[in-house]
Amino acid sequence: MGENAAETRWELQKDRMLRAAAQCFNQKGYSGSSLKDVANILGLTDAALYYYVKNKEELVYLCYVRAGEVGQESMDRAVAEGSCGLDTVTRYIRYHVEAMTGERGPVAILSEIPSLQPEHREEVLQISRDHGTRFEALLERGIEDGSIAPCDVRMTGNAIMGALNWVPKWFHGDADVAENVIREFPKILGAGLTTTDRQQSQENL
Amino acid sequence: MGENAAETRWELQKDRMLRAAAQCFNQKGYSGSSLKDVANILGLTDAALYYYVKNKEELVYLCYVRAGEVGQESMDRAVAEGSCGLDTVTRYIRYHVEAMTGERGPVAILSEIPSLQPEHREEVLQISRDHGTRFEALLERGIEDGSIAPCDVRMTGNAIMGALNWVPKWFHGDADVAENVIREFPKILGAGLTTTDRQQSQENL
Amino acid sequence: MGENAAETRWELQKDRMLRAAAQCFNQKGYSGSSLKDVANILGLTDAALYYYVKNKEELVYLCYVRAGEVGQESMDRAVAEGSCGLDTVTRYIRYHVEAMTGERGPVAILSEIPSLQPEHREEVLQISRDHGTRFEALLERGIEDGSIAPCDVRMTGNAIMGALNWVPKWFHGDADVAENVIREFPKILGAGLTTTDRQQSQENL
Amino acid sequence: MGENAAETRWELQKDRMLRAAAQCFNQKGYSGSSLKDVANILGLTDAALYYYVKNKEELVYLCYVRAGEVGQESMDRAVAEGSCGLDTVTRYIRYHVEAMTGERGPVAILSEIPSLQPEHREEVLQISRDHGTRFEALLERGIEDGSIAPCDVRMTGNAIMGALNWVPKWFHGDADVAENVIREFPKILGAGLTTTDRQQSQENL
DNA sequence: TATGAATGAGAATTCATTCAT
DNA sequence: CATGAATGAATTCTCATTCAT
Repeated sequence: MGENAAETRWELQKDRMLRAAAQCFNQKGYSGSSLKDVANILGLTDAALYYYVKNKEELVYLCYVRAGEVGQESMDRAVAEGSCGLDTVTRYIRYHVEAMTGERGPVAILSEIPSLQPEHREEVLQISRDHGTRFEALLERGIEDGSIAPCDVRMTGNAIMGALNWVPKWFHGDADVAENVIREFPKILGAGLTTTDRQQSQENL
Repeated sequence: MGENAAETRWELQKDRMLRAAAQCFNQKGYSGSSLKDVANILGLTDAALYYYVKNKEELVYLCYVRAGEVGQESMDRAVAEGSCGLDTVTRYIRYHVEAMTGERGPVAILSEIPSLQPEHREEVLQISRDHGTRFEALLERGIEDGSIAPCDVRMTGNAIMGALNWVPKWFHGDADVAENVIREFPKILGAGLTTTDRQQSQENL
Repeated sequence: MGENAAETRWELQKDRMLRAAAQCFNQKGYSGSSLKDVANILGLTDAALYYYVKNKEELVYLCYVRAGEVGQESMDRAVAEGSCGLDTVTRYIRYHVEAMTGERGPVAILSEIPSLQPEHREEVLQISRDHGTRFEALLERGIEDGSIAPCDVRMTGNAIMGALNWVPKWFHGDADVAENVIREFPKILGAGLTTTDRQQSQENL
Repeated sequence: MGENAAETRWELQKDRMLRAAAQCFNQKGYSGSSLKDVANILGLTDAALYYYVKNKEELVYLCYVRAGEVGQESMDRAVAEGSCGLDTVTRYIRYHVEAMTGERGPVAILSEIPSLQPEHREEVLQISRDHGTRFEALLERGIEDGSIAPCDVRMTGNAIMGALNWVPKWFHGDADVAENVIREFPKILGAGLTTTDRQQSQENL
């Protein structure tokens, strides 16, 4: 204890590093970002990064783990505070967007998974799958309690997660825009879940 | 019936190449994919690709242009066949998903834009912006004709385009899954647009 | 006989090719010139050159052999027509410059010898050495017959041959310039050979 | 006494590199020399060269700039120490040959200029042209002060510069040979300038 | 004869990584 | 802690060369 209670300088620096890395990776991809790119943001040389991390692969891995944590936190908080299924889903969307566009961001988009080492890849995929499963469970709960209209939960999950995952692609830190996303995304994405008149759109086929 | 009457062998090969490249790029990113990866899919050596393309950058560029064309085609067809604004949006979603998961696919996800040459980057960004603008115009038309509930068109556009852009990340060619996406995505994403009870989700804040 | 008496089309084309090659090689060096460069001048594709030559190395080799022939011809003619040693040297310079800047040109500068195959390299070096030796013999003859002042023939040869070899570096086909070189070079280079007051320049040391 | 007071290790290494490169380029040409060739001389890997230079083109460019500096230094010293025009020219020849065959050598021959980047090419050509112009001015001064016989300065310059430029082609570091060139070249090349009996060689036409 | 299409070898270049300082 | 200097592996790209047509 002790060195863990108070965040050591090392841990603070490492967290700064993960954020810088996430920023690079989101913009130019994992392979497209050099360690020098990441180091430049921090005002260091690339060699210095090895003090915090074993290699580049570990850097992405940690970014992805961190992204998973952020997602879980949003989910946990939504589950803890949400009333019905729909409310929980909507809260999750809000909390997650808040986290991504706020001080916890930038958060790495799960991409270029094949570049990870087998063990890391498996772990990250598991986290991702679990997250998806938990989200689908939320949807099912909503369908059961009647707050969400019956639907293909797998596809609905894919659609909502896609919209969320895409946020870091176009959000670049503007505070006004952040406010908009936080306000609108839960509305927009939540709206589609209650509707019972879905058959209408079907008729257009 | 083919979109090009005089398809030379060269053009056919080049198109095969663009598809193979899109597949690689979607999975491992631009920088993460080597020309050898792309060539292997085609049963060629990497050097052979230079017979069709000046360099790797031109390869992504053409993938992105092609992606833009596919998007425009979906949009054009939707506009031509759609009745009200909502119907047009829904059709666009369906046609676009159909194209991406069907024989025109795989379609490259717009990613790692910074890797493009300045001129190509500008052109691709313009195409992308135009596409977004056109989509938002569709939403506005729907709001005017009453088929779509008033909303923040910018954010709604971002949400829907994000969900669509994310499809190639998890869709890997399974025909059954393709059927599901084509059926469900227009429903799910279209549903949220009609709802007038959006204020409900607002109350949860 | 027959096919040899009258220049066949093949031989004419081959000669055009050697000229085109010499032009490229003089400008961009052997390794710096691609077969495509040479072929472009002739309005052919690179593959077509293999009809006339076994490979690129043979192409330079033949250029060098041709350069040797042109040099020998100038030398032969000078020896045949020259009176004293000085006159022969001066004539050699004139005839050689005439050939290089005239219809026999461009003539390849002997350069990048290490790139030749061992046998070819040896042969070309031999031709070159023989040429140098013959030139030095000319100088010695001039010293003997009194038309040339005693001097270090090796170094004098190096100086004159250097001046001549450098011509293709700055001569690019302008007829007026050609006239000038042909008129001036024999004068300038020949002048230094007669002078008996060389000790003067020595005094400046 | 070194021309640079604060020679860092980096600068020393870079200078060694330029010398090694000049040696390679003179022997096998720019395109004919691989970075590995240059690196081998230094006992390094090719990748290490990129620590000192952005790319291969910059390497030649710097070699050429260095060659220009060496030429200028010889010229400056000759102008500073020379008496009449002829004496200055003769000194220039001596000093330049001394530099090329001495510790400042090897000096890169200006060759394969087309391989340079446009801006570098222009700069190098300018340096080269300026050098030529300065040399011709020297000749004119000599004609004016009567130490040099009237002549076509352009062609005379071409002849002398050609003889000098060719030196690195056949000089490979032998000290005895160096002594000879330094002693003979100023004599041989200077001798032709004083002669007034040039019309004699004219008669041979 | 000449071209289209492809290959394989080599070259330049980048980059993660190491290690002495 | 961090950097300077270097390496080795991988990648892009060029080019001589081949061969069927």
